Amino acid sequence: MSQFCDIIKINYFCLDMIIKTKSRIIESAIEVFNANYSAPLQKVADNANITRRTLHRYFKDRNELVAVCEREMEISCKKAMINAIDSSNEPLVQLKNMLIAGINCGSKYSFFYKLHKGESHNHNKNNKDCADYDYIYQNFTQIIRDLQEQNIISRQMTIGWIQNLHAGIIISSVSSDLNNKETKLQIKEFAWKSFIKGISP
Amino acid sequence: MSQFCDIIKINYFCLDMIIKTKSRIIESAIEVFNANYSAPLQKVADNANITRRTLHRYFKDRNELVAVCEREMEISCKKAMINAIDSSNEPLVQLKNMLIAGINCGSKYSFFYKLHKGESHNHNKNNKDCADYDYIYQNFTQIIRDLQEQNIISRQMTIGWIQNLHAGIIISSVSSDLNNKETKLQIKEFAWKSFIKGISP
DNA sequence: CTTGAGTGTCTCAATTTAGTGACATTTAAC
DNA sequence: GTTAAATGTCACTAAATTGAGACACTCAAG
Repeated sequence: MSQFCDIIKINYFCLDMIIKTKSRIIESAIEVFNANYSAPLQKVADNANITRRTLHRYFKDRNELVAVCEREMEISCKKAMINAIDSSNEPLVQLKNMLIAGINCGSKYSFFYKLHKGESHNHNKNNKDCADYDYIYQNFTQIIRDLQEQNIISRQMTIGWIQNLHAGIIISSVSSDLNNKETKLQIKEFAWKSFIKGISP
Repeated sequence: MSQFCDIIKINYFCLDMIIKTKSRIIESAIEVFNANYSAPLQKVADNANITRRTLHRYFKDRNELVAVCEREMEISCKKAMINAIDSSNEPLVQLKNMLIAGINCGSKYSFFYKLHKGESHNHNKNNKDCADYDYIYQNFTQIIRDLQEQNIISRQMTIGWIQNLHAGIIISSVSSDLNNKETKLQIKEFAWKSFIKGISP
């Protein structure tokens, strides 16, 4: 039995290491590919502080890495957005939390949004990812409509523009994190203020 | 003499063709590289509706193409921004025109901004491009300060954030052009409204 | 201090991308 | 329809990137 436990322990240890390195590679890859989709894998490896050889031990090839990154982005962005939606019944609170959630997701959200909005992406309702994206978007739309009826948001602005602004402010907040003096908390406050005032009547 | 005129004519014709194709390649490259900095030249060629062979007739190698793209961006973005600044003495008008100018520059401005703000870019005052960028930024800063004193813009927000928002709204307006129903004119109106309200006190 | 999983180093073959030469095709001007 | 410049097609080499094998090194657990 003790031997069995050892195996378990070792396996847990190994699993832990694997997940640790593997997820570091994924996070790194999302960052790098978000900034430069065709960046060489060496850059991903450098960014993750491992060698390219190690990267190839975890991922069969570039396609697999990209696919796993997309999965990771889909899962964590959706989760964050759905949490934000579920966080309240108040549309204004929901909207704010969706913005904050996007900023917290960082380059994951930037990449996620680009993927679903990009020219090369052909949207397909039968694709689960697209369906989930639509679900979030429908919620977003409903929140905006509610707030427009309450006269908290301008009725002149289209949903398309508001969504565009929402994502645009998230993306620029994320990239600003790197080179500005403002704290992350300050950025989030500014982002929310600018967004909600920007679409007010 | 008639022969001489012929040569002139032919040369003008050739020059015209060369500029036409060359500038089409440059515009195409700016678009493609803005979306994906390491994209293969085949994509640039496809986007410009020429073959890769023709592209290589105009540009010695990738580095030269990239350098020319940067030159083009520097020149036309600066020109557009300086025109906007010179367009009026009213800070509010100047600010609006800078936003519109950015949107009109399209992916040129997106790329231009990324270049000067990117992590890899080490800013150097002795570099003319950086100096020119600083000049525009100083003007922008002065305009914001003026409007803050007039209480038209929130004094709580930092210049850094306001600049970030300005560029962010331009960039998302540019990328939204492609897949939304709104007309370009509408987008510009929305962009300006969202921006100025977003930074109001 | 041995063991083994994870990682690094060095190496090499396969694939993709970059760049060029030779020649055919298009195009507008004459 | 001839001409000359611009572009396209095809073929090729060079360079960069990718992916994997073989073996050494590290480091924590026993």
